[in-house]
Parts: sequence; structure tokens; C-alpha cells
Amino acid sequence: MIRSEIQKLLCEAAKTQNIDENFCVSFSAMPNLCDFQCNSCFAVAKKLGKNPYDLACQIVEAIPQNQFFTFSVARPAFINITLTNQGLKHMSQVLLSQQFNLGGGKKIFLDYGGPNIGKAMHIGHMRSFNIGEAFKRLYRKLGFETVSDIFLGDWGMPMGLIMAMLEKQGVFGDYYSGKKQLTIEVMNTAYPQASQLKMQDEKFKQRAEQITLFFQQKQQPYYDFWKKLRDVSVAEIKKVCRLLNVDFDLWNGESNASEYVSTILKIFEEKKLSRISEGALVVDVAEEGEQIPIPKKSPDEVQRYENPMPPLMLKKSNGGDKYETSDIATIYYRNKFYHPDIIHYFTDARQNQRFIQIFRACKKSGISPQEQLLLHTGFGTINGKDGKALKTRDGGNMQLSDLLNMLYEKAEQKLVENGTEHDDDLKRKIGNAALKFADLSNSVEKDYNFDVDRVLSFDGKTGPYIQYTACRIKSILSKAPKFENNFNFSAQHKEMLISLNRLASSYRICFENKSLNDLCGSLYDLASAFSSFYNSCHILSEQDKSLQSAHLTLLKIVLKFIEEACDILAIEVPDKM
RNA sequence: GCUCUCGUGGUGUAAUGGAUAGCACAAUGGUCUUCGGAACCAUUUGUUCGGGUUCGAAUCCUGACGGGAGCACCA
Repeated sequence: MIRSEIQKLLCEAAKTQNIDENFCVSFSAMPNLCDFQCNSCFAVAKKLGKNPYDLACQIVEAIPQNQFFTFSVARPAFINITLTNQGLKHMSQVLLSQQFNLGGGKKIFLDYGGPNIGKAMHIGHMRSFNIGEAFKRLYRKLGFETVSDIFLGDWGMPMGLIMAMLEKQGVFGDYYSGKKQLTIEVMNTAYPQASQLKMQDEKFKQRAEQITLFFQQKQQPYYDFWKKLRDVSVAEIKKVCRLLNVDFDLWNGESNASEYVSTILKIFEEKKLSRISEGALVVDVAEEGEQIPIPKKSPDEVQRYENPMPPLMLKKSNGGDKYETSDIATIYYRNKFYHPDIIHYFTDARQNQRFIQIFRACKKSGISPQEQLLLHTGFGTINGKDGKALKTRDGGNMQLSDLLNMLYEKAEQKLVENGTEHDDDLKRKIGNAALKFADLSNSVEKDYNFDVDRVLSFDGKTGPYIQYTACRIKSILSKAPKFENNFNFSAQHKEMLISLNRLASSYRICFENKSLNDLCGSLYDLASAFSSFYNSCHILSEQDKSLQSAHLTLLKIVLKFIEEACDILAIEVPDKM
């Protein structure tokens, strides 16, 4: 990286002055003054008891003459660095030869998506898909080996509820025998009905619980019926995944963990980590200073705790398994078969405490080896324009498919306006780009307000704008005369080159922050830098052939970086739109 | 009640403790008989409030106010 080269120059110059300190280089906050800046003189001067401005001057004077950078000092004590034209050429070559190896071949297991079988996906579900898929691609780019698992919620009550409902309606047998075709619509109708009935009808609820237990114990016909439900649901989820351009190596779920539950229960028992509490089997995971009882004011008051960290529950008092049990059993068999160095989960931030409990239980029991890194990225909730849970215009919960259809329709409408011929795949790519870019532009941990109208507008800082920019570049390159690469860049290319550098740096920033908003931001800046250039300089009619080849060379580089960044975000770049 | 989290123009958001708080939408005005107008350029408007730490605070600490979430038998 160009910044580390500058940093090295500064540090070596300091050493000649007997100052053995680190001088960091960042992108310029004042692009009109410089291209890069160093703010370290304040801290170093303080440490050494020197005047910061004098220190900055001393170091700048000690830097040997070089052809790439010019250094200057600005008060109070910033070192400003500007690239020469030779420096621009050099930077472009550094960028093109850049290789990442943060991963060092380590194996990382990604757990994202997590849709529930039997329930229609709503908008909130897309976030895990978008973030997880992008991180899988980022990890690969950075030199990790990845394994992705969708981890379906396929072993719980929803399936029991659907079966109980169909049974109550007297159609269970028909669907079981195949006399009636089991479809996703049947499930999408039965589940909400059952879900509602369970609240009012205790007998129905008990029956659903019973059926749940039956299929979990692989009793027929419930287990086979469960398999049918799962197949139908998985086919539907796969359809959505294809639309969203996400794919998984593994389509496992809670059900795959069930056969390891007894093994992990035994591990906890043998290590004397589990105990019975109020009839349930629990593991204490609180650390010092947590879960401290607050004295009750009256004997019948509920016990409250300071710094609450309740025990993790492995078995309910009625003997049933909990979701946490599946999670731990899943970590157990992932380690048994895949030996990942890292397991990274992407879920809603509301599950933060639950994952702390799970991770601690796995470390205490040795189910996760000490050296294994368990990561959980809890992302913020998507709300509607009003800051409350997202609703459709008619007031219902908005389903993911509703949103996708709106996006694809809008894309089609735009294509028709522009006279482009009808193309289902193209409108899907454009709609997806709008969705993903809008989603991933937000800091991962923050809740955000999802404004349908804003996402449907493809103007400004949006995915379609990025795609459009790439299409324009492709169009110019396809019409350009043959040219030899020419890296003799000048001031008019600088904005694009600096943006390229920022984009290249953002991979590491995203990796460290576990958020993709920086990549989106620098990708937009690059596209925007090209658009400004495009507007101020007519490339194809340039008479100076040497200058024209420099323009075209840079366009090739810009396109390459836009395509790479889009690929990480799982945004597809069409040739035309 | 306990714990966590967030508070940035009219709206949505960005900013490893650094210079003049960046960007998009909206609004207003402009560019251009397009190498693809889903474009470009310009103007207007902002760090919830009070203390503290620091050469320097949207950022760290503290208090208040205001939102959101979690607090074992739902997943």
C-alpha cells in the first residue's frame, strides 16, 4: 500500500533524528491541501517533551529527496503529503499488484440467513443474507477458506403448528398421501392461522406441541410429513436465494444437530457444568461481577439481578430441547467434521446476549477448542419510515417477496423508459443492486429506517448508479481505438486514483469493523469521481493519443475495481442497462 | 427495576481523538443538440442538553432528557 510506503519514509527519517516512534499516515481530510496526512507529531512530541510543530519540520527536513511525494508541514503540526505525477503512476502500479493475505488460509465457517421453515420470509430476513454473503466474499478475497451454512430453523414448533392445523381441517391425510399437492401457499396460509389459534385454544396448542415432539422423535407419519414440509419450504428459500444472488455450501439446520444433543448433554454432565434449576437443565455462564441478586423488598417479589447474565438452558422443565441446545450441538458437529479456525454468525442484535451465553458454554465445556475464535455480528433492526416495525401500505407485515417484486417492477419500468428490451434477469440485477447497496451502506450494528420509496429511487448514492457507471465505462472501452497501457497520469486523474486507493483500503477496514458501509462509501466515491471526469473531459475525441491512452488505461483500472467491489457486495454488473 | 444500545441539516446517513463535520434525498438555480441524463455543477440548512478529560471531542468519561432492545422453559 502506498500509505505504508509513506509511513516508512517518515519513520526512517525520524530514526535519523534518533526518534524511534510510529508515524501513521491517513487519507487527507483536506483534499485541497494534500493527498495524505500524518497526525502523529502531536502525540510523539508530547511523549518526547518537544514542540509539535518543530518536530514535524525536523522530520520533513530529514526525508531524503524522492520523486513520488512532496512533504510539507501545516500548523499546528500536520505533515501533509502530496503525490507528484510520478507518484500517481507509481500508486496505480502498487494498486494493481496489491495482494491480500490477512486470512493466511485459515478456515472460517459462516452462519447466516437462518430462515425458518414454514414461515414466509419478511424484510428483516434479507439483512442476514446480504451481510453474510458479502462477508463470505470479503473473507475469500482476504485469503480465508470459507464454508457457508444457511442454518435453517427447521426443528421447532412452526412445523408442529402447521401439521396440527392441517389435521384440524381434516386434510392432513390428503396432503400426506399426495392426493392434494402440498405447496408453499398451503403452509403460508396454515401457519398464521395456527399461530393465532394457539393463543386462544389451549388444546390445539398442546396438540401442536405433541406433534412437534413426535416428529422430533422421528415418529410416523409426522416425521415423513415434516420432511415433505421441509422440502417444499427449502425449494422456496432456494428460489429467493437465487434471486438475491446468495449461495450456501451447506443447507443444514437445527434438525441436523438433533443427533448430537445427547452427546453434548453428556459432556456438560461429565464436566459437572450443568445443574437442575426449577426443573430445567441449565449451565451457569455468568462471570465475576454478573448476575448479582438484588435483595427483594418483599418475599413474593420476582428475583432481579444486577448485571444480568442468566444461566443458559439446555433442557426445558418438560424435557424439551431449546434452540440454544441445537446451537451448541451444531458447534460440536462443525468441529467434528470441519475443524474451522473461526465461526462467524450474523444475526439480529437482539440475540447478542444469547450468543455470549452459547460461546461461553462452548468454551467452558471444551466443545469449542480454546484457540478457536467464535464471532457474532449482531446487526441492527430494520424499521419503517416512522421508526417502527416495517409494514406494507395496507398495514400488514411486508414480506420479502413483496419488496423484491416492487424493486423488479421499478427496474423494468426504468428499462422500458430507456427503450431497453425486456429482460427478466437484468431487472433482477438492478433491483438487487438497489436493495443490497441501500442495506449495506448502513453501519452494521445500527438500526435503520427502511424507506421503500427511497430504495425504489435509483438516483444518487444507489446500487443502480454504480452499475450505470460501470456500463458507461464498458461502453466507452468498447468504442475506443486500440491502445497500449499508459500510466503517465496527471492532476486530472488524481481524484479517481485517490478513490481507487481508498476503495482498496476499505477491504481491511470492513474486515476490522465487521461492517461493509465503508466499502459502499468508497465505491460510490470512485463512481462519482469517474462521472465528474467523464463530464469534464471527452475521452473518445481526445486528439492527443498519448493522453487518450492514459485516460483509457485508467478507465480499465476503475472498471476492474468497481467490478471487484460489486462482486464482494454480491451486486452483479451488467454490460448494458 | 437491572443491563445494553442509539441520539448528527427538513429526511436518510458518514466520519482509526485531528484541520473548514462528508455524502445522498428533498428544495432552489444552473450545465448539456449525451464517448449512455439512472449524469454533471452550484446554493441553502446540522453534532439533544449540562459538566469533565485532552494541545484538539460528534467520537472518551460523567449527569440529565429522549428513542430502541434484552432480562431462563419463543425460536
